Amino acid sequence: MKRDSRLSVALHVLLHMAQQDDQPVTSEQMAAWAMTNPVVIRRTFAGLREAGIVASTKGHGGGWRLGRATAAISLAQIQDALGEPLIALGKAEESPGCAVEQAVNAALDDAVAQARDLLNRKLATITLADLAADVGPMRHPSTEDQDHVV
Amino acid sequence: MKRDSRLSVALHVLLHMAQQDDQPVTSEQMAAWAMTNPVVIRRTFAGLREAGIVASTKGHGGGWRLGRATAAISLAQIQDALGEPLIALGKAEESPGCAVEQAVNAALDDAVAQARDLLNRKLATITLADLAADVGPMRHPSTEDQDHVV
DNA sequence: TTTCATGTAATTATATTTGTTACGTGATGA
DNA sequence: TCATCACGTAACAAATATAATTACATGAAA
Repeated sequence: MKRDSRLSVALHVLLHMAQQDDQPVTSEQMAAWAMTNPVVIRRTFAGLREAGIVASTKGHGGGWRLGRATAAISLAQIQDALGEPLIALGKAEESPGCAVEQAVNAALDDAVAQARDLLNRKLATITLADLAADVGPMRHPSTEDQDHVV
Repeated sequence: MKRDSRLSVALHVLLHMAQQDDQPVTSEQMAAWAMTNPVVIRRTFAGLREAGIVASTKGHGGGWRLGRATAAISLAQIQDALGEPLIALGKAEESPGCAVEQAVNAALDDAVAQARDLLNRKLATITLADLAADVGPMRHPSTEDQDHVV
């Protein structure tokens, strides 16, 4: 693992979920898709649940399913729900009173804010349905998992 | 410490250097400005030296100075010389053969590339001279350091 | 009431970044 | 010449951040 990869993990799993005919999938299944741990999935998807992007049910036969149609879920919403900056400028939090530092931060903040806005607008135009279409003609294996190489 | 803060550290130090009337400053002095270690400075500035943004001389009376006028040094050049992405998308390098993963990466790469381009263009328009102007009327203490609170 | 699956806290592991120590090289000046 | 200064780097240690794991409580279904 390296950087914060929650967004791509979430997208990956969500797209797989979109193929599941609204059948609930367990965090264990989802973890297999993302090659990670079930707890990591539950943790990552907690934010998505709060945002209504997914819903989860406990107990026997429980699991996770999409909260609304794939066409109504944008990448921007997902990113938001994850609480991820995606564009993170590492500023050196050094001397709060230094005028030089303030000028540096102001300039960088401004430039980064614009880039971040552009990215957000771009992500807002892409839905899960769009991505699903890009994946190409996917089968709908009733419940079986294609062992991760779909 | 947190994220990769080399860019803001470099900018901070470079601006201080711009006030030094082309007098060489030692890495120890620079480290004091950035509240870090001289070796960290020498390491960080190695890339800037290769890019001609700064020059260093060894031996007695040696040190670092700007390689060209502040108006000829853009933030984009500095970022480049540091070899820093600044916008890093943490993609989960999982299953290379997974069509879902490929679709996800393609979509994100495209969006991120545009944001990165915008940021680069923005940074290319800002020079050290611009930032120095933003700092406001700065004194020119012959050789003395203002103990970091300029 | 047994089993399944989520919800979370706590802990451990791993990777990245930064800080430190050590020593070599070149340049200056007494 | 030689002592000193300052860079150039490798090697190592420390701090941080992220992810993985363990453990257990809660709720739902069979």
